[in-house]
Amino acid sequence: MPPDLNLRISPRTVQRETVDKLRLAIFSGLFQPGSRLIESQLCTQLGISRPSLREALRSLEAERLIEIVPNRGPSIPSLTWEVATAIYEVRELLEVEAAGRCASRISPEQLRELEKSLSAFEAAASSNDSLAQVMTAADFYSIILANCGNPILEEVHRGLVARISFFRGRSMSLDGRAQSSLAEMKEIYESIAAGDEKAARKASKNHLLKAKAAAKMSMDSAT
Amino acid sequence: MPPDLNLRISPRTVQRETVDKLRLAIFSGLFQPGSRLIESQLCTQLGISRPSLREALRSLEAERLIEIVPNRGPSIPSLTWEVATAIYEVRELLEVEAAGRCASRISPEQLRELEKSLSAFEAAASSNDSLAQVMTAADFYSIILANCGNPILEEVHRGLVARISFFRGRSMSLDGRAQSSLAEMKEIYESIAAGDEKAARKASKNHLLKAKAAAKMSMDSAT
DNA sequence: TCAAGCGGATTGTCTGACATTCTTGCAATC
DNA sequence: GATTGCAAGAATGTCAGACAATCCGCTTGA
Repeated sequence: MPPDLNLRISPRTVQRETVDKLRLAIFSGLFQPGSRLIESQLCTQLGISRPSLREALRSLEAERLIEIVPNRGPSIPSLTWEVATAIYEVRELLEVEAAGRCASRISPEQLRELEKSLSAFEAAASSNDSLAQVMTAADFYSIILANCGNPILEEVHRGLVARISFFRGRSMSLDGRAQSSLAEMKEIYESIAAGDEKAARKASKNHLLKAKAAAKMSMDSAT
Repeated sequence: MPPDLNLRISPRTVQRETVDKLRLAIFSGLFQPGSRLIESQLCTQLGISRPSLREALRSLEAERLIEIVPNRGPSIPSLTWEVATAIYEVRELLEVEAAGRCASRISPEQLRELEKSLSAFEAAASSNDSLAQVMTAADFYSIILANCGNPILEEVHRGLVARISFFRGRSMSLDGRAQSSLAEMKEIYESIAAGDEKAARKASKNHLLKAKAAAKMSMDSAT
């Protein structure tokens, strides 16, 4: 038996369930940035007790998905463009590296998975479902990150993407953004499929820069 | 008045105090890797209630400083060399970038601070106090990260360094490691002082590779 | 020797409580 | 009219205690 095959199943505790639910709620923009979360309200809405909720909130705080100010309670942080830029810059570092590594080490099966997710995004891009677009695009990148050979890279990246997920939907719904995004992603896929590390890095960088520009446009138009 | 000057003072709550105390305890190696933490014991030791402790534990779990398996409770994760390698690789990405940016944008006052921290490390390197060595070296790098112009880079880096702080002390106490580390750090400082971005990146990369090799040696000799 | 079963220990979760702090609206003052 | 001060209500920080579910180690029996 492989020594490190972790067969332990994780029972779903109330705490974890709550974290997942709240995280999803934040992703989907259910809470407005800057708005405060009232513990008692969340408790009744989620049907859990206050200690369980507070544990979940501490987890989300550490993920930087919410802020907790002593004696004021939890709230959704409002993302400034300054912070968003910083996140995009670090994402660039990580994604470019991941795409490069992925190109030289992805397995054939995983490559097929990558192609599938690209097709899924293509389908979503033709529709007007911006949530589906964001989800499938996230799938595409998570496959790349999962095959870069560095779990930490993947983990850190996931944490960063989570924090800007809120307005990825916004930028994706810009006119034509989904289509150009598709073209960029296709280029990334082709490079990886060809095993061309350098091209993969370049394509990945290009994609991120465009995404960042689109995000800036959508943010400017929002204010 | 500057719009984003955050004047709000943060009262020290039991939760935060507990997180800090436990984090420090983990850094200093008070808990053995793999050992389990018993809630009731910690409560009496820290003089706090179980809900407060559990909130603190959730924070530390999200920082990956502890693991919490349902129905088994919290424990100190044992760092495999595989994970450590992955962390070093991502650290390299971040630190090299930070050093490069820092070289072209650090202010004169901060440069003096950097020099001071280098002197502090020099003093520590001559002693045999490996804890002081680790602390002063961490100061040196935190100044660089704080002046790279990207707060996210700094934040992510801090999270990663925290996870390997445990055996940075080990590798620093290797014969001659502190002295060669000093030489490498001096080179980084010189490059930054000269505003030479390229040299700063190179020196930073070199330092990290050496540190990684030293860490591997200490880890191999430990097992 | 090995398997089954039992009991103590530990965690997951809830209820309820209370002091402290914040917010908000209103009254009083300049 | 604007600002200050205050008081009531709401929300949070923290604790104590309780109980079921689960895990771990040990004994017992085959």
